[in-house]
Amino acid sequence: MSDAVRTAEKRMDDAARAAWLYFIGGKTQDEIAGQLDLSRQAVQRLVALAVSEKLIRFRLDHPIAACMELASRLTDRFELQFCDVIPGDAQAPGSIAGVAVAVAMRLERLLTNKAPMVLCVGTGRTMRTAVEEMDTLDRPQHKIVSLVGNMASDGHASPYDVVMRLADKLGAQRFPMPAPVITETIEDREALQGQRVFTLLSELRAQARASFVGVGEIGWNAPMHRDGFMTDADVSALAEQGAAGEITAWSFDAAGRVLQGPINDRVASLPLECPPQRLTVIAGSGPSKIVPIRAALAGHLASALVTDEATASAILSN
Amino acid sequence: MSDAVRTAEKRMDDAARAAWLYFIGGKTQDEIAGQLDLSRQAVQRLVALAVSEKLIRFRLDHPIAACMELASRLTDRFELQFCDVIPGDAQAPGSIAGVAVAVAMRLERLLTNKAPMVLCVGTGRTMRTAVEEMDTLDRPQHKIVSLVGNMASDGHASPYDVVMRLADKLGAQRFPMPAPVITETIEDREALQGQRVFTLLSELRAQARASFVGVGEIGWNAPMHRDGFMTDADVSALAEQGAAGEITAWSFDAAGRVLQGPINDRVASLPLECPPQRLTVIAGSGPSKIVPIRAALAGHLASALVTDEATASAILSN
DNA sequence: CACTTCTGCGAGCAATAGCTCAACAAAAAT
DNA sequence: ATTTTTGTTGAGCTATTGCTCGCAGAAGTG
Repeated sequence: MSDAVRTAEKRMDDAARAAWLYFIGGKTQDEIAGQLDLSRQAVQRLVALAVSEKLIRFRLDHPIAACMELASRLTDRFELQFCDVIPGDAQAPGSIAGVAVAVAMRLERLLTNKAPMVLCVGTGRTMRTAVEEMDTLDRPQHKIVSLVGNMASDGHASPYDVVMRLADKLGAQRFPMPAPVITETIEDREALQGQRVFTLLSELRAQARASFVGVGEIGWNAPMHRDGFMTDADVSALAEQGAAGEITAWSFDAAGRVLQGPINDRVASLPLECPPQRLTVIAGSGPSKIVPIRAALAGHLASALVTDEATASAILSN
Repeated sequence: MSDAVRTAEKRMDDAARAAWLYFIGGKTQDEIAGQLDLSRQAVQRLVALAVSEKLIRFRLDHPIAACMELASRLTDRFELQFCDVIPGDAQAPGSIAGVAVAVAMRLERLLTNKAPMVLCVGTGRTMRTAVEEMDTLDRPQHKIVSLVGNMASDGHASPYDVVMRLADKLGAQRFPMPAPVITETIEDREALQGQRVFTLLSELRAQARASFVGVGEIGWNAPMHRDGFMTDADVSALAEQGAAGEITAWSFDAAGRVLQGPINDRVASLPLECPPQRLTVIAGSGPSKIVPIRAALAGHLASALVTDEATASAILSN
């Protein structure tokens, strides 16, 4: 055995000793320095070494641990500003309740701020439930802006009227989008977007602090289809193009690239920002959301995620 | 489930989250506070809670870990100033080399000090080897004092001449004890102790910074007997009285009480200090030392211990 | 319903840990 | 043998953490 190796081993022994005394023995570095007859700095270096060499390991005995781990990996992998992973609820697997509460908490935290703020919202079951979970809060200074219409082209409205409900909770100013989600024709869309209100919404969005949106899958029985925003033909055409999901009706492929084509050409929602110019939170959980969320994150269509444990795990295991 | 329990659970969740971010995520408490929207102090309390509730556990992946654990338990149990536990050496089990090196390091550390110092030493194989392991060090200002004679009553000397060897290493002043370990009669001992040199040794010991001694078992083939310091009759008598071990020839029982009786009445060594008035290190390892060391520690005959992993473990499992 | 008790909070401050830098020493290269 | 390089050290400084205290709201009590 070489002398260098011996020295290195001795160093590791000392590092292990120092780390033991520090973390397990709960002593200060000064005390350890006295005990091992080293300078305090030497002890600090040994402790740092033990940590960086993984001699000392931290283990968290709590269900939250797995969630934190997943959240951390998602944040790193997709460069997110934050990621909330809700522990899988044994009582109600597949329920969106947990995720909705987490979104509600994020909304409350943000909106508690007294400085006037513009907040954009999408639609969907998760967003709607999240708003219901929120406490009422008196914030008339805020502005709630819809990123997406809530009518089908036949004029009937989706029940997920997120802007209005959220603005009600706050007593805030509301800016719904008086338009279908997807128009009948490209001309219809162009006509709509020529209107004053669209310019206003666009300007408001530019000032917005954050956007909170759901994420949907593309397929039969997907919300977009079930609620009549998309026809059977639309769904088929999108599937053909490799659509992996949609946010505020904008369909994108598995890499998160917004699709070019006859359906997106008729989407009246405010355009997706890629990369996001402000905090952009997507929320969703369940097996059907795995592919859409993964795609949206891969394409940097969002800068934050709220989901549950099972979904988070599945998103990472591709 | 009561509301109080829910709140407590929520608190633990938060504590777990904070602890995860702090220890595993490596973030500062300030960053965590921002992320969880709490004050820094709240985060510090949560982290402390997680530690105190053992939500977060530290594990050291290194052979030293077991030694540190044993050392810590011994230090607590017997109120020691320090305890060095040397990792069990798979190559040389039962060897005293490791322990001797550790004692040598302790001696070097202490004696490196430039301020003049008095150091008392006992005898024995471990002490002798320890001194051999030491580097030479120029410290003529120190004084090395023997706690024990090194002659049998027939006049032949033990080969473990620790004082002289140690003083040689240091160029230090030496104060051997010119006497048998155990005298023939009580009168002999009294005569010896009336001599000027005994008073001097006593005074020196009173000024000593530390004592380093070995610990011996009582029985046939024990060093005291093999080297002729004790007769067969002495050993039998001591065994009868429940002797569990000896330090500088003073025999004590399993509770560490120094025995009263015809053998200790003839011991010429300086008396044991109980409780020790200075750092008093006992060193030893091996199956035969388990009982003597345990007894010595139980009776607070020493304030520090150097031993090996197997012996430490055995001392604790009684 | 008023009052007391108690828990938990944040501010401020003291203690502890981490970082940077200049100096030095050992190893490598010339 | 001398110079260069590389790595290690402790001092000094800054950032981070932990502790104490007074206060405020919740819980309990007469």
